[in-house]
Amino acid sequence: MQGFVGDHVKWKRFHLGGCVGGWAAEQEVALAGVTIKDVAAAAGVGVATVSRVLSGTGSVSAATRDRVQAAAAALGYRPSALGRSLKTQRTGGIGLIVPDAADPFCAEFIAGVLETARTENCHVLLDASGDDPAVEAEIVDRFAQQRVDGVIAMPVLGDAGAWNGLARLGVSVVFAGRVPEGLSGMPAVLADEAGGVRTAVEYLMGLGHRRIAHLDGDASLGGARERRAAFRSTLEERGLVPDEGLLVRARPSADAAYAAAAGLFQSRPDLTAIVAGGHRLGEAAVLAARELTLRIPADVSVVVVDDVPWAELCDPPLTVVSRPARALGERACELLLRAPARRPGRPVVLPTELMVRASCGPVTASFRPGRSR
Amino acid sequence: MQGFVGDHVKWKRFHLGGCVGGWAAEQEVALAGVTIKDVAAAAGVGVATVSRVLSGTGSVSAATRDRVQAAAAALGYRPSALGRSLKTQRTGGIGLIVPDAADPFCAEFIAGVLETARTENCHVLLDASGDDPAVEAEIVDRFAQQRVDGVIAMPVLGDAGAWNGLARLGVSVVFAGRVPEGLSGMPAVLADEAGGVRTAVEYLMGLGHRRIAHLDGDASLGGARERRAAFRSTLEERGLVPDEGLLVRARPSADAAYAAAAGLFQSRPDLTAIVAGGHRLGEAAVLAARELTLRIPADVSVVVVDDVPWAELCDPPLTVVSRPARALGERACELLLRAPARRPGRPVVLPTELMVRASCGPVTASFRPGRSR
DNA sequence: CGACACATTGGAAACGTATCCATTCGGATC
DNA sequence: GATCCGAATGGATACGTTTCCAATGTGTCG
Repeated sequence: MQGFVGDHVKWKRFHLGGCVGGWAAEQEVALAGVTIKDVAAAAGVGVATVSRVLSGTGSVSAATRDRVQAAAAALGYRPSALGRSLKTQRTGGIGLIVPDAADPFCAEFIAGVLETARTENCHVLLDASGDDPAVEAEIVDRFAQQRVDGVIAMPVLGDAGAWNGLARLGVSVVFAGRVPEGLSGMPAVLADEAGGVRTAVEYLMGLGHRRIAHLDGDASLGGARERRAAFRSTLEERGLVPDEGLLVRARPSADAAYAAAAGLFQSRPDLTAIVAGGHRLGEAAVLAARELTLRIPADVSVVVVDDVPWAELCDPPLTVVSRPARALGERACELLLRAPARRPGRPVVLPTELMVRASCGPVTASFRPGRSR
Repeated sequence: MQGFVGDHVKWKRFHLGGCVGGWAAEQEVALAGVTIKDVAAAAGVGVATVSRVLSGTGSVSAATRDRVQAAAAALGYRPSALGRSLKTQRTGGIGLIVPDAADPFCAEFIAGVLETARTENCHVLLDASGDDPAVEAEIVDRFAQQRVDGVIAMPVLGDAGAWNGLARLGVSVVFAGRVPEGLSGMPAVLADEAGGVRTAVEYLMGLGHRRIAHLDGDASLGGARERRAAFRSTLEERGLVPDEGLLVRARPSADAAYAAAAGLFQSRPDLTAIVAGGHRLGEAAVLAARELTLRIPADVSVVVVDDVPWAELCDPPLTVVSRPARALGERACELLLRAPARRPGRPVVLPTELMVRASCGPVTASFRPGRSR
């Protein structure tokens, strides 16, 4: 690189009208718009050669390689992904759609995707749908225009059209955490919601509970359908008839969750345990119980489906069914990138785990009185 | 659109070797690789006209516009952002760098950025640095290659070079939440850490506390430097001499945080209150206190700088200094997109808020005994 | 010594778009 | 009726890259 500039660089446009004194000493120029042509000119070779050197393909002599690399470094050249992608028809981008980036479950999931994407040399476009199908469709369209190589989504129900369009356009799609009603065939990675609920119910029954409530989301968003079904079948298998008054569904807002939980406790003072689907409903259950001065677990046992980092900070520490959010993200990313072909096989199901802490106890002999007023 | 296909579309490549029977009825074709040229051919106009219609610029007759739009819809045409960006030299992409996407503060921040980006018609590339300068530099480089229009970052200390390189390359940068040591001049949006800590300390002193500990991160990551300074100066202004033994710094891991908190409680049983910087250290303080059977707030008052959704689920509900994570993201995004020019002005500082809950109480007359063993 | 294989290299053509510029055309003004 | 103006339109070019293909040079084998 000694005497390099004088030898090869053609200052066709880096001299920006008159030497501004002093910056000649600055070897690293890095002006905007340094293209492969500039590097080629600087190294005294053709653009094809520069491309070969930088992408490591083809054969180049050692001397040439060095010259090119030196020139690229000196000019601060950064290849434009735009040009490359346009030519190769691959961007290395993966689109990620979540309902809410601030939700702890989603956040952990995102982190998993990012981690795997990094090892696979991909970049991630993130957007949040707010569980609004229209917004989701908008995001899908935007991703399609950006020509992402694939899309990972925790989808909203009901817009099968957009997904099919994406797939037909050649963009592979992987669902995570939940699958829209009509699209069971598509590649997906899910948590074993059913198994988790089953374990939780069996655990509670083992503690002697018989009047167990189930508080979960409405519709089939977020696996609520699976959880509800598993809740019912587990009771039935053990000879209990599900008490419909103990099966409550709440809309996804925080207020609705609290209202549902409080309403449940007040209308059914005889329940001794509750299984809540999702951290939001879990929070609501804990707050409502506290508000009604029900002691956990003395008066009511609580299991939440969805681990959250603060479950052990709660008082008492919450017994939860932990869903592998991070692993979900990792597997979804792997599935997207490694899937040998569009195989319509069964979804990948990741195990959940019952984390026993302190929010469940045996049924107490003493009957607690009904609601005070 | 009636009779449209027969009239104008030239089936030069959509006929894919022999009619596969039946799909001719499917009006929406949407094959991969539908370009502006295909739309032009289908509408019987030139590509320039199609471009004008779709981008809304220039003048086009109503009839032509209709024909073009119909053709685009029929072919399921999605303009390629690659081509457009290459030509216009703008991608509409903004790069977002956070230390950890799963962290609740970061997650809320991300949500803020996404929200504003959506209204500004931008897409967001997200990546996590893990607070590793090398990884961060890698991400910056990747974003630069993707030709993002701007970068928003919660940066790691010590890689001024990468940031300067980015700025010199024409990519504007906005820091959020914290600013690297040597780069105070750059555009940034910060939380008023100092004001928050001051308020917290004054609140505690108003409750009669005098031996107040400060537990925070090491180095200057995440505003710890500002918090520490504010803690000191607030004490001094009120005539107290900061007790160095009560100023503890912990490395960012969860284990280190717990160790630091436990060590503090054990070595200084005389402290009556503690201010923790960041939710992680707040958690650690609560857990350590609980482990050592210190009652909150009877034995020790706790203020955490950093609101977290579960602060009110904790027992007792935590009094915190809430940092406006979401607003931080929104403002950072606005600053990035609306900044009229590279102005080196003062950073934007967003107010924090003391949320009084139940983890602080007056100093009790009874002196609690030293640690039991 | 001729022919052939092989390594090295550069020119040129795409990829899909926006936009400059020239061209055509209808109508209005003088 | 000639001229001019503005609207409408299409061809061509450039954005930055990869890659095919041809051309050159170098070495080996018959």
